Amino acid sequence: MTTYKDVLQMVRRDGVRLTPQRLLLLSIVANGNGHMGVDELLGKARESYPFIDVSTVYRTLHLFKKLGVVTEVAIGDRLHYELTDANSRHHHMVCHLCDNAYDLSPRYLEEFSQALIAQYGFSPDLDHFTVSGLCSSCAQLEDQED
Amino acid sequence: MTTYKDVLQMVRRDGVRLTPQRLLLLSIVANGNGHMGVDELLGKARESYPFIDVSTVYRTLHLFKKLGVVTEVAIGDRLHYELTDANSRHHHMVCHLCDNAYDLSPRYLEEFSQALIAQYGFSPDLDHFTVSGLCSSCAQLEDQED
DNA sequence: ATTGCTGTTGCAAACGTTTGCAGCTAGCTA
DNA sequence: TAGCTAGCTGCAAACGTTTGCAACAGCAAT
Repeated sequence: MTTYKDVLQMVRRDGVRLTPQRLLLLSIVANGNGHMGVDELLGKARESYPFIDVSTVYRTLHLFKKLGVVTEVAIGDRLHYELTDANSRHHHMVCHLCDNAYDLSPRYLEEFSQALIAQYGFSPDLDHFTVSGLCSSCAQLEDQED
Repeated sequence: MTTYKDVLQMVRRDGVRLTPQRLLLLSIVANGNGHMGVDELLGKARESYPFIDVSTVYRTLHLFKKLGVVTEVAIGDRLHYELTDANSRHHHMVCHLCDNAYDLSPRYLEEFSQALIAQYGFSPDLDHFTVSGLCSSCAQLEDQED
């Protein structure tokens, strides 16, 4: 588990400043369970500090992403964010019907990734890897309708 | 190769109408080589019919996609479209540096796809599958800089 | 504590995309 | 051929996201 202090150190690199807005957003992402959308983040942030702007939220999330503090997850056609968990790295499967995101162990991507490198010299960026498809619950519901 | 007539039949299903705008866009996608962005499509369309609106282009592309006439490719953070080629189905690898899209044979996805179904009951939607990463040319350029 | 430099903020305007709506038209029906 | 109706279009306004800019503030040096 990444500690709060670790994260603060990550943020402070290269002259990046620890502003109240960034600390606030960081605590919201850290305390929320699972990935959160931008409007959700903005809403929660405004409970503590009503003057915060949407653009600040977007800029902060992009910064956190670049620093590796948060991970981006594409849900539907919108991006969500969650705290990066260094010890249990995983990817996501997002159902295009119910928009639920399921964790996917990196194990299943190893072979695929190696094949691409060997065959095409193309190194997939697995940090931002998401598979969309149909989850088992939605598949069952679809079956029942027929 | 899908013939022009086949496509017209595909479009005509379910009371969907063949309007001049749709025929125009279809011919542009069919004659352009490779995937095209929305602004590119709009520009070319306006050469023949200057009154066409952006929203018509978007709506038409979404329709064509639903009908299986075109395939969506995510390039950078924008969507591109190409004629669906039923006989040589393939996916894409997009380089996040040069934004080039490379064809990826479905062969490499088979095993990965099977594993997801077996393990999680999750059926990946491979029709819209794109891997982002670093292509070999950009990797070489990066090496030279160090 | 004060200063100064540089990174950051909120605002407003712009971007690309989507949507509601009134008028238009493709294509069926007679 | 003319008329009908459901589907389509262009317009304009809205959405979510990004960007330029002037004012502000973190933080290192004094």
